[in-house]
Amino acid sequence: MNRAIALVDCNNFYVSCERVFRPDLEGKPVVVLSNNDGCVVSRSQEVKDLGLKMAVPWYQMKDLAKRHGIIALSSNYSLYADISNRVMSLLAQFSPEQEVYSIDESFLDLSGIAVEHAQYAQQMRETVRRCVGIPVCVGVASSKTLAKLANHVAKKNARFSGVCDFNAQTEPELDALFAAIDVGEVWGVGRRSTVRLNAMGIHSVLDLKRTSPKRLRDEFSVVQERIVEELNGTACLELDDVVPDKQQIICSRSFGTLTSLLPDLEQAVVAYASRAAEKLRQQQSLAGGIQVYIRTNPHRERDPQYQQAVLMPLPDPTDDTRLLCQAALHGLQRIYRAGYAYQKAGVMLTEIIPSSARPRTLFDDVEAMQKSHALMRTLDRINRNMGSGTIRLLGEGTDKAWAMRRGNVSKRYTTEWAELAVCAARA
DNA sequence: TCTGGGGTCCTAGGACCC
DNA sequence: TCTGGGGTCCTAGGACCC
Repeated sequence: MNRAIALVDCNNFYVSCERVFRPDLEGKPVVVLSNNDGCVVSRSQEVKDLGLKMAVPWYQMKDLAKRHGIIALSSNYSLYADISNRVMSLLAQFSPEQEVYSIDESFLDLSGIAVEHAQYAQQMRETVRRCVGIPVCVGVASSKTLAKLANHVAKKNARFSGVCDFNAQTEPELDALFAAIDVGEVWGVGRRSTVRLNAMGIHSVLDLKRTSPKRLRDEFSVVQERIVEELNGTACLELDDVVPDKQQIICSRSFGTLTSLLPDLEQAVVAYASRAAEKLRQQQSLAGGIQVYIRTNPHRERDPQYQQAVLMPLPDPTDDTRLLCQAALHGLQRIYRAGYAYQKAGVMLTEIIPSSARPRTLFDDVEAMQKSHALMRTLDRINRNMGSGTIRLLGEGTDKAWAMRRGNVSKRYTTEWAELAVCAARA
């Protein structure tokens, strides 16, 4: 029997999350903005129909928004993460093997499931809609790349009613579909490759499917070679059902207002390093190095530009917020230059290893390590129970002049007691 | 005035070693 | 005057994804 992989993808995920608690937004043009209310990161169908593109800076769209009454919301990631978890656990019931691919997408292996897949996929849609209120589409095919493409077809063509199963179609039928889709829609083919492929005379998905893998490997790399194999139904990419530990953990933000002051940058770096350390402990890992990064605003071309990063190795791999912050601050002092208007800072934890793999040495101060461990565990517990940021290092500061703007953020309906939705269920 | 954040994988090229 | 070759490891940067 043919392999059958489903890709379930939530429609306009962030917008759909907002609509769960604001049914009045249904049918209206809505966008969700990135941090600092910078760019459009999620658009309702009404907005897509207006031709507004993804990732466009919001300030450039304000006129259009006014004309069409577009409602703009700041992003509320704790809400989206929580809803995502609910969607993913519902989907898990439909297959023994699930890969949660992103906040709004999941692969499911349907190979051994002896039911009609299109109908089964409709059940998934109904279940998620009924239990969580999120609309999803499903693509089914014999490889991950094809499943992504099938999902794309399901989303774009109303006649599929939200589900498209390539395995149920004949080769000529598929080729007809593929001939009508731009090669840039294929998973893994980005803007750069699209230009180069077009120059080679490859414009549609069908063109790509019919190109020799060898030729693509020579012109590009193994990545593109695999894509062609996958388009032809040879699965090269396995389903990853265990979530691998992160190899790097990044925390970075643009500031609400530019700053040239070292104390502001120090506060930001302490805050970001603290957050990164928290994520590190969540996956029970240690970091062997921390990189610090600052930059001015590259879009303000006439301003003097500066950007610098430095990697600070840690003598011993650690997950202790204090040590990581200390190293980060030393790094910051090294790269900071006065006289620039900084727009962004960030930290990146690298050389990450599982806590259990920490090398022991003769010089281990066991008592200090136990103390550190206990302190960090307490810190995490309190912040988890009482709300993120309840306990933090003083170095983060209390005024946070640099903090980001979020003009129109919705409540944390599902993760904060004080903001709990009283009645979220719909008739 | 206002342009996101967090990740992965692959390759090329330099350093280094024998 | 003539100045090797091959392997490995590491890093930076590109491309892509959501």
